[in-house]
Amino acid sequence: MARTTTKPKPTWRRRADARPDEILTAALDEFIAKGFDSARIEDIATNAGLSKGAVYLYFDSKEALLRALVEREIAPLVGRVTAAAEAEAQDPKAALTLFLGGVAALISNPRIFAVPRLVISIAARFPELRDHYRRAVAEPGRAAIERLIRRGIELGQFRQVDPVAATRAIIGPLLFEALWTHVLAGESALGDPAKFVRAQIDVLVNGIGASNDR
Amino acid sequence: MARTTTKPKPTWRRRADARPDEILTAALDEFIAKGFDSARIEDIATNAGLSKGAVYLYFDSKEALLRALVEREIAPLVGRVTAAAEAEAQDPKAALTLFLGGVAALISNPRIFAVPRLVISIAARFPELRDHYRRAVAEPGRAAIERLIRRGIELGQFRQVDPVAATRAIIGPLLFEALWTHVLAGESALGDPAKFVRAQIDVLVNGIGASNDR
Amino acid sequence: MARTTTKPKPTWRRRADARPDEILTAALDEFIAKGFDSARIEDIATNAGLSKGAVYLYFDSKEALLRALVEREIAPLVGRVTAAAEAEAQDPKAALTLFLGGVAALISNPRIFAVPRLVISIAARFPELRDHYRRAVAEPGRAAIERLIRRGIELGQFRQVDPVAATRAIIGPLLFEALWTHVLAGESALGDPAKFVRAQIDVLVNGIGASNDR
Amino acid sequence: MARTTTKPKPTWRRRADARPDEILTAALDEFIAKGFDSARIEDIATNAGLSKGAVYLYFDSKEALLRALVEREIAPLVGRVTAAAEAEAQDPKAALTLFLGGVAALISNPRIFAVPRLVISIAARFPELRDHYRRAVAEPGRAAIERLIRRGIELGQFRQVDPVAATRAIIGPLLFEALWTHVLAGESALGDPAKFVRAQIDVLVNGIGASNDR
DNA sequence: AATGAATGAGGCTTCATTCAT
DNA sequence: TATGAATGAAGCCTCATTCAT
Repeated sequence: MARTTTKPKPTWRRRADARPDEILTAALDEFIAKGFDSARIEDIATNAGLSKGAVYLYFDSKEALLRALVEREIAPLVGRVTAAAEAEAQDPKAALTLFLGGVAALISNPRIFAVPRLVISIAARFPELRDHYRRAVAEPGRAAIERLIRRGIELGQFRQVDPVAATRAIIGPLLFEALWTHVLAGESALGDPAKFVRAQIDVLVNGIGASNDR
Repeated sequence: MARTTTKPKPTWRRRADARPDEILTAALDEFIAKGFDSARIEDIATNAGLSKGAVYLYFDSKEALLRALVEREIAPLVGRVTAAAEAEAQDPKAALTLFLGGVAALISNPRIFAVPRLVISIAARFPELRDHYRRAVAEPGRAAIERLIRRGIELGQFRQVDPVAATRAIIGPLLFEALWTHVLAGESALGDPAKFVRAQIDVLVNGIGASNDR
Repeated sequence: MARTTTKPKPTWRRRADARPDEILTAALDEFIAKGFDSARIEDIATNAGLSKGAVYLYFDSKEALLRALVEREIAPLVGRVTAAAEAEAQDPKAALTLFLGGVAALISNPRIFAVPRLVISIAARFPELRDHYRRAVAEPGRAAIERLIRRGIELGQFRQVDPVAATRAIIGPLLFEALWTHVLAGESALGDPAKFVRAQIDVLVNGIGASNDR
Repeated sequence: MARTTTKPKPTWRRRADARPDEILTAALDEFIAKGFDSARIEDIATNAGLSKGAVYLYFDSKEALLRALVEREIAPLVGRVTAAAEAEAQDPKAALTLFLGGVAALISNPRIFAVPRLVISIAARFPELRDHYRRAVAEPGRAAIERLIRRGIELGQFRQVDPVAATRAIIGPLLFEALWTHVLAGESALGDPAKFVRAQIDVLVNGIGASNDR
């Protein structure tokens, strides 16, 4: 894909290699504003500064635009965030904080959460895209957290909890927050991400039960 | 669910009052199978046993069908589940178990989770419907849980946690499970709902931290 | 054209059953005027007195229109003409005259020859349609002539000629005339069909060789 | 066919003058494979070894390509074949055999018959091209045959037949054979051209009638 | 209460052609 | 001479919605 063939000359060439990204940016804008179905290729093209037909020089179809969006906008993030969490291998609790903070930051960005949101919207109609998203984004993310939990248990930082349930308890609240804010247009609690992370970590690590309940 | 089919009465009656429910059932089927946009009114009508035009005798538009679906299929559930949880007012922990179990049961039913899923899909395009869903379903549900948490704190069953974070910690995992299963077509962990609830409650109440971390 | 299926009531019903034929007529008009590719569904619809979309209530696609045209306009003619020729079973020479006259009459009608012409035009792109035409129209026609020749030989009316070559000698001139006139817009020799048939039969039956050549 | 590729000269030459022929060859290939409308200029260019835009350095439009094809591929053949027939001026019957054989050979070549076939396909849309073909190819060919017939009559080799009908009787079978084979994808009788010519000449010269019918 | 024929806006996609480099 | 990015007209087809019967 990386059309960085700008070996020849600086700006001489009709900056064709910048096009795909410009189009994707415009596509994301439209998808966010209108949803996948109501977004019009022509509007995307106009916002990207070209004509309808030009979009098809870079992407085969509307669906291909969405696929590319997943590929180039989200997939890289998975690696970045899980790598960060994994780096703190000897201190799972710290890694957890790192992870929650990282994802919270991403999720609070409407342009980023928009892609998962789109995937949810069209999952039924584009099973292939849905499966790709699950394999390339969701499953690796989930697995990274689960590993983190298991390591924490081994190291004695965490109790002998069910790793699957614990993983859900970590990711779920982030999902809830994102859907509440970006989908339902509800008031976000993410105004102060640091506070969000602290409060969620407290609940997560210490539980909500009164101490004598233990 | 509650199909008020007028079976009791003789067959000569036109069962006119059963029509709307039959149409909604058919609509939900189509929406589940194809998504809101790809579902065709004509198919819905056929599956409901009437003609395209007749649908418009009962519902003003495609959007109205979805609105009615929220209204008649989901909204009642909110009351039912929160009421159940509220009944156990003196034992918030038990209420929590009740709530999680109830919602887990609902959510494992694809026909029921389909509606929230649809709302997610079209939220951007139908802000009014989205707002209605938030006000009639999401917000009441969330508020009920938050109340439950606050009461638990007052009663000394729960720690002095952030009620908002705790609420997210309760609902989030359910959301995660539902999306994972019904949207991403991933493997569900809900095979045994009782086990799911137990594990999740354990994590939630006791936290994942090792006891000496407290 | 005149679908007289008006059994139910006079003009009461939105004459839906007359539609297909009206559309086909309009389609043929457009196809003749513009060719298959340049003909626009919308123009066909307008000429048939309905809207673009209505055409699709009766025909699945543009190709389907052409298919139906072959089916309803041409296929029946094959039977009619070959049957006429076959009726004169005891006098192959008379049958030949009958056949040539019948086909000459059909071919001189631009609306009728238009369909074979269309088939020629799109044969490469719609092999299925082409094959259907060959099997349903061309081959039966050719076979009928060949039978006629063989019978003539048996009856002693015709020489021991190659039936295949003779068949080509009968159909070829008709084809030539039709293409010349309707495709190349050349001057027709068909001004007087009777004369055309007489002259062609003379050449065909007696050959062009001087008698002493025999 | 006759690709005048400038192989002899060193490779450093741009062989600019060979380009048009290369393009036409590629164009014919595509036209044969896809038909005029479905053939894409870009594919033609690629097959000719240059870029889309370069085609327009040599030809003004897609239609011009077809025009040039008629001009350079077919028109010359007319002269060649009719000249051959004319050379045998003193023996019209021999000339006829020569002509039929020559045309049969040409026609059995799909790359050659493809052009008339294309003309048939687009005649309605490009009247100018159609007229040019008629004047430059069809009419001269037809006239040559008619002259041949008249001369044969004068020389006493042929009967006093209608020259127009006789001409149709000569060309028609060739047309039939070509259409049957190349357009309808039917089984060809041209496996053995010599036999084809012989049989057709027999029918043509001697007629199909039994001798006592004369 | 019901039908289903009809409408017509709307969108995706294709591709001949142009033109800056 | 040559490129290939870009244009934009054009057409097929879908489908929610209407309405005469």
